[in-house]
Amino acid sequence: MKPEPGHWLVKSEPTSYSIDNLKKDKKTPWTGVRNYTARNFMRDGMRPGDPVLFYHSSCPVPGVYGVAKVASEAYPDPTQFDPKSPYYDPKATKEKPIWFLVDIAFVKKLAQPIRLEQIKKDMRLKDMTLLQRGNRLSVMSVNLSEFRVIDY
DNA sequence: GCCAACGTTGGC
DNA sequence: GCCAACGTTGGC
Repeated sequence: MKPEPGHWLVKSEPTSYSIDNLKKDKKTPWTGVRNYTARNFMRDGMRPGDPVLFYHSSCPVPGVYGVAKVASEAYPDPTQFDPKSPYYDPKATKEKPIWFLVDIAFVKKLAQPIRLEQIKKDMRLKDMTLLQRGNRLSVMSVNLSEFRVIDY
C-alpha cells in the first residue's frame, strides 16, 4: 500500500491514552504500534508537521476528539527492545529494529467531538479509510478534503 | 459479552 | 506456499 502523504488519523483508547493526556504531555512518542501497515505509514509516510486527527476508540462515544501533528522523523520504537515492556519484540535488535514510531504533538482538542455516528452519516466522508469494512488500523491516512470536513 | 473481520502463527 | 487455528480490534 502506497502511503498517501499529508494527513493522518491515529486511534487510541482513551482509557490508555486520551487527547487530554496528550494536551498535558504536549508531545508523546507513539509507542506500541505492532502492525506493519501502520508502521509503514509512520516510517515512510509521516513527515514532521503533518496534521493528525486524534480518534478515541473502544469507548462510550467513539469519534475524533482532537487534532495533533507529527513532531519528529520516524525512529525505532524503544519499547521493542525492553523485555519488561508489553510491546517487547524478541526478534528486534538495535542493529535491525522492526518497529518505528514518530512523536505526536498536541494541537487542539475539539470543543465537540466528531462522533463516529456523525462521520458515518456524512456523505462527504463515506470513503474514509476509518469506515472501510473491518478496518482496524491504528494509524491511517486521511484525504485532505476529509480532513477539512472534520477539522473545519 | 458478542461477534465480524482481519493479521499472525505454525504445521505440513 | 497453503490454510486452519488463534488472537486482537473495536463497534454495538
